[in-house]
Amino acid sequence: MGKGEITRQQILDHAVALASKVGLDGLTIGGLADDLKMSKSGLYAHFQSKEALQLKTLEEGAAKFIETVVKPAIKAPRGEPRLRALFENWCQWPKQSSLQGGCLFVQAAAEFDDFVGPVKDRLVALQKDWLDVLVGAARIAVNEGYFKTDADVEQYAYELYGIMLMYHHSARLLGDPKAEQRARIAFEALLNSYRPDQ
Amino acid sequence: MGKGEITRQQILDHAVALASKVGLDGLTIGGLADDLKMSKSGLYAHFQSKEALQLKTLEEGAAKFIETVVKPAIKAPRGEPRLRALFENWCQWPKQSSLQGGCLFVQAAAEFDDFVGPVKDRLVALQKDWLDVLVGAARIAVNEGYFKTDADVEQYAYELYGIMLMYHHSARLLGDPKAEQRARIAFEALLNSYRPDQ
DNA sequence: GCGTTGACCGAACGACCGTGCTATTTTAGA
DNA sequence: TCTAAAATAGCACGGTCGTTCGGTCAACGC
Repeated sequence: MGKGEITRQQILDHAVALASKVGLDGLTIGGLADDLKMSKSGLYAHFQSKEALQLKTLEEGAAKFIETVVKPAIKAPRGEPRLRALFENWCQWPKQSSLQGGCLFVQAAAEFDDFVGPVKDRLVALQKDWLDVLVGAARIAVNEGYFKTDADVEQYAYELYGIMLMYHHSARLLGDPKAEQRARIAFEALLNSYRPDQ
Repeated sequence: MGKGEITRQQILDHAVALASKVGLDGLTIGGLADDLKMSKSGLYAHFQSKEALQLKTLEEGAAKFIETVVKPAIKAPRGEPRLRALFENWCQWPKQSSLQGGCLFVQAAAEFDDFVGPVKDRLVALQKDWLDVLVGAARIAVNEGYFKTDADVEQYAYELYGIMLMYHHSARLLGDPKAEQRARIAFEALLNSYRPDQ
């Protein structure tokens, strides 16, 4: 791996962290360069446009997310244990050191919902992929008997996502120390409501 | 009311609509002035800074929200009917003509969670006020027997807010046509989980 | 009806943005 | 070690931002 690849990786690492604070659109080449003690043009040369930087940053964030949230959860047993692992890893995700600013995707989601362009398209695709993972895990829970047979697995993913959005909202904007605890309570209630009767 | 007050009101009306698209921070004096066929400086003269414009816009949005969501719901009977009215009005709120861009507060929440300053402070205060309204309505539902006596009313508000955040996220970013329907299903499930046993 | 006040505009400012161009330094292979 | 290539820096551009200032025009009380 040449030197270019290394610095390029350092840039993207920091870009993910910075974008989780200020958003993908709030990312500025100059600010990023200052943080990394590089020149604007030196950094810029690694990407050919800001849009490319945004896309690569998004991709880098998605890779990190899969690595820390999705992949470890797949090792958990199918069904409810895996649902719990997904939830737990998801809760921990915004806390990791490289994301002091909360979740990059939540941040980006609000910024881009009125944009058009490849960055939004990619963001939407990633969000749908993630929802599909949640849906798939819930479907397994149905097949394994943890959820009732007529459970609406997409509704499950929807409600779970809502809990995580409120967790983020409550913890980061409102600074509520109980945010995570409340998310856990909500998750338990969600599981309960999808279990077989009796 | 002098002429100044009238145009000032027109500015704020449009500012709320625009900010619901691009965010409070994404608001630009020039863009606002263009839309209203005014000069930048002419518009600027009504406020003494962009921060003041943001604060007034936030206040205007809050006033509209109270007028269209909170006040009509108070007329509904205490307890579950009022909870339903609050939910229903809340669902309709981002659709009204002056808010083509979705909910101003959801938009602003993501932008300002890492900022410091009076705009964020006011935004947080408004959000807490709104949560308090939801908590109060839930407490009434407890007292009127719609909810079980040991119901955690703050948890109720938390989970309800999560549903609305996901509604917004799903409808605006992902463009899911089922977003509102799913929000309704989630709300019914939420009500059910708080009802007295049997 | 006139004069004062307030509303509004045009132009310009400094700062920062993304983006190119050219030069310089650093890397890596023979 | 020498050299070709890659990586980085310096500088300048056009554009947009918030903000300021001086001037113009219409509104409104006497």
